[in-house]
Amino acid sequence: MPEFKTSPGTRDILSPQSGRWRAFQDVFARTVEAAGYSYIIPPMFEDLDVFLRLGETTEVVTKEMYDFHDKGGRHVALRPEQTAGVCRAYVEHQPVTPWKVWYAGPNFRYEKPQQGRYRQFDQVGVEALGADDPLLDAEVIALAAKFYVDLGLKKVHLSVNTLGDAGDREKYSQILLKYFSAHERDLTSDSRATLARNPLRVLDSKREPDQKIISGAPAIRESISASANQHFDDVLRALDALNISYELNNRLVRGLDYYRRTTFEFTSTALDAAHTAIGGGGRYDGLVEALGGKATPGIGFALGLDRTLLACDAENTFAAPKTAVQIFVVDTVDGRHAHELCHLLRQNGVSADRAYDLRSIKAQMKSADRSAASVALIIGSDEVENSTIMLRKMGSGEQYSIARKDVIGEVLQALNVK
RNA sequence: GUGGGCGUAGCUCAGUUGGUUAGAGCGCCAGGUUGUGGUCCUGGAGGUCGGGGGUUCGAGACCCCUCGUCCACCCCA
Repeated sequence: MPEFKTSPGTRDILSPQSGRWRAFQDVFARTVEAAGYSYIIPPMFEDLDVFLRLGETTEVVTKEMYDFHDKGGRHVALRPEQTAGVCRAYVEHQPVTPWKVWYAGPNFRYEKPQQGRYRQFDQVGVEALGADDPLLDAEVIALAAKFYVDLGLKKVHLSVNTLGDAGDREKYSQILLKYFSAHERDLTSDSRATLARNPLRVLDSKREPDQKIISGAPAIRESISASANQHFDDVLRALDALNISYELNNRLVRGLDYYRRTTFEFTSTALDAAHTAIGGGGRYDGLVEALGGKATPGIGFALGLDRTLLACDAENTFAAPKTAVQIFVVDTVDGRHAHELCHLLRQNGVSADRAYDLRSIKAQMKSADRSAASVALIIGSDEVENSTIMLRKMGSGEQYSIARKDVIGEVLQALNVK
């Protein structure tokens, strides 16, 4: 038993999974940069207050934050998500609008870990600030949908809803409070506690006894402003125009309290556990203002790497990329030939690896096989004596002797032929 | 945070009602082949049975605590 293990909710991502993570981020970058989003790298920790602006009833903030005092006495927190940091950056740098950015990286939440739920978890996402256009809402949603397609996912389900403007949200909260209070006796005790804190979140309950009452709850669209309704209709029409299928879900609330108007969530129907939500987002008009900036509309989404990859597993798509070096050098004389040859090959743009500690030729050949190199260069005493190299094609087993001085040309030729 | 299942080699797991030096497959290393991998054969290394305490003549098996993991709730990605 090793003395040290990773902390709960954290883990080492090793190859080949690590290569898959990188490929995931590469695909994402390609997808969103093709739509004009630029890369932003916000810090992993910020002033605690930055995150507190996400909302007092947001559990992510109130219960799950990794906050601490640094040596200078500053009260800071590891970011639980990245939208707040991006909005803070927007206020700090005042970029020209619309400001469209994307990010990738780890976030931290102190939760009880489960599969698909970690204390350090990676997300990729985009934020678009400074435009109120419903077509932008649709673009952001379309981008996420396209990314899933790019990964090869088919069983992805999109739910959309609107939460109305800030005032609407509050008004609807009151309506819900009144409604649920009237049925309080039939609600689970958990839901009663939630009701006191944040009536909207009761809609999210998965507990069986609550379902009947929830299904009878008044819908939000009946209590939101005409302009918010219009905005939402425009978003839906824009999605229709792009042939993006969605389901209207008037109970889709989402956990971050900053959402206004358009909200959406992607779930994987290939997953059956509690972690089917693989991504989501929405408008957060008001967040920039809460962070001390001028009132600025914003919209974005975030996707969880782990869960999306879990969905990929379930659909048997987006496998980890195969890694292979082109050449493996086997040296049974003293290792220096392999040392120098590898260097020479690498200088010429050919990837090369070798074995160490002068192991037997059999062991070195085994390493060559494992490296997935298509060509092995073998150097023994005969080759050294004649200034030659044995070039072996690993696939066919065909091999021939080449002059050492011609090695680069011969290798390139062998690799081209494959 | 609440409730429950599970923790045996690097990995996947077996271990009869508690009974000698704890097993298999895969992987790893070496040999068979004194210059050749992917197949095959043989051998080897690798385990304080998650940790601590207890019951017992005797615990991997039973009890308690603890840690980890998984599941549900919560929350969310």
